[in-house]
Amino acid sequence: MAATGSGTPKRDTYRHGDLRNALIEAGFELARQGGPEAVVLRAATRQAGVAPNAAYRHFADRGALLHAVSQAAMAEVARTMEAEQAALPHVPDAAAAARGRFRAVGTGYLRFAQEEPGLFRTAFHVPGDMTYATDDTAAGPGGKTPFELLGAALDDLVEAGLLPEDRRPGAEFLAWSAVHGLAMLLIDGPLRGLHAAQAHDAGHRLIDMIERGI
Amino acid sequence: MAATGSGTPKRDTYRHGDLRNALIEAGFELARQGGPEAVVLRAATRQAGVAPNAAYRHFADRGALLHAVSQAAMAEVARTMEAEQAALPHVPDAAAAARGRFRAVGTGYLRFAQEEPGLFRTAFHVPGDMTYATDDTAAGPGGKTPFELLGAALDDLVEAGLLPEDRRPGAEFLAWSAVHGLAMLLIDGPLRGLHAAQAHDAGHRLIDMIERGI
DNA sequence: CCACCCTTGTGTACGATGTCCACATTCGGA
DNA sequence: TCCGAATGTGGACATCGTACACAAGGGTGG
Repeated sequence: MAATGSGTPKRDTYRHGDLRNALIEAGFELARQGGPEAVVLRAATRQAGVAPNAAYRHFADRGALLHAVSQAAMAEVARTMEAEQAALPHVPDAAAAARGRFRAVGTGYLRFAQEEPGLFRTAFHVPGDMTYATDDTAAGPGGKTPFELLGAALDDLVEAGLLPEDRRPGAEFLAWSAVHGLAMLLIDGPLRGLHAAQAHDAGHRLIDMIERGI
Repeated sequence: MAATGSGTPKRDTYRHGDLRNALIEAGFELARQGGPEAVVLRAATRQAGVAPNAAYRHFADRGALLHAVSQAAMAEVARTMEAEQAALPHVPDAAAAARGRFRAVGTGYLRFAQEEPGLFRTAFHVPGDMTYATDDTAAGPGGKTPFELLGAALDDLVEAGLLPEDRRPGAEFLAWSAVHGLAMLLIDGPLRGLHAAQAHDAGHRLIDMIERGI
């Protein structure tokens, strides 16, 4: 008999070799199209060509697997933010540069939400999982998590004199709140179905609000 | 044999009489402690003292029941907002009054999120359900949904001269984004566990940002 | 007043999921 | 080489959503 229908055909060795990561990867793909609810333990093991229970050798339960996938998704968000910052045109003015990096954090976040709603929801919709927003496992290539990227951008803003120092403490919560809320509106809410350009405009306007009000 | 353990004892009539509403109410309680995932069809029918399949005479599927519960939860949010506005001390200045009503929309929303996280998440976490944010079924005693309450408050702000007219269109999305985002932080995120007073402060600061930036 | 029929609730059943337990296989070190 | 700790397997169970066939009962036309 050949392969067992879906997914990767059965491996030849009894041991898998890297099951933990294989499960996370499989869960990641499930999350991409379907969000957190779609991260089904049995489906992931199926994809890895392994019995359902094998997962319990690497994760305490479904929640633990979902958590790992969530962290991977957050890392992907960080990657997108960094890319957005890296794509910024070089400007000589330090203040303008700091401002650009700050805005890029927001636009990267929003772009990811619209391009990968499933992963986005997995990264941030999981109840209680945002507590781990500073875990290394959620960091991007630069070693920073989305939250830390935002914090760094705000620090730059202060250093550039664009944000009064006494307004800095807790500012990440204000900024994050606004951007995250808009992301939800774009994914599940009344703003769903906006074209990329329109969404970009909405993001622009929202970040304007933040800059003015923070 | 006596009652069947959990929930309301068996009814005496074959017909239930008002099963639809009984199911919504049962689902509402499930949602209160456990959020949307806790709205389990079989649990609701159990509570109503009815066979699982009876639910299908009133709802197409679990999703339809959840939707109804979600709308009920939104109505509860509207009720809280209205109460917050009603509790406002009377001020003679029309502009100050408009400003107070606007802020009350936000604080009511945030208070509800913290006091009833399960219902809050049910009202707004359900993917795609926020499209129905203007359905009558989600309205409070005053006949307005949370979204509509926000819109009215913004209109008042314009009328009072506190918000430039050209900034009005789409402003509800900006304001809602910020407040909703903070609510998520308070429920599931790093700000979870804040005391009511601290949360109130955070809300105060966030609404300041909105007022300045909108 | 009564027989019929449409609505509402029941019973049984199926596939899927998360998870528990006992057992099998394999790898790495003593 | 042998043995124990890791790692996978198999089978079982409770729970869930839901489909299908049937039963009960209330409203309505005759």
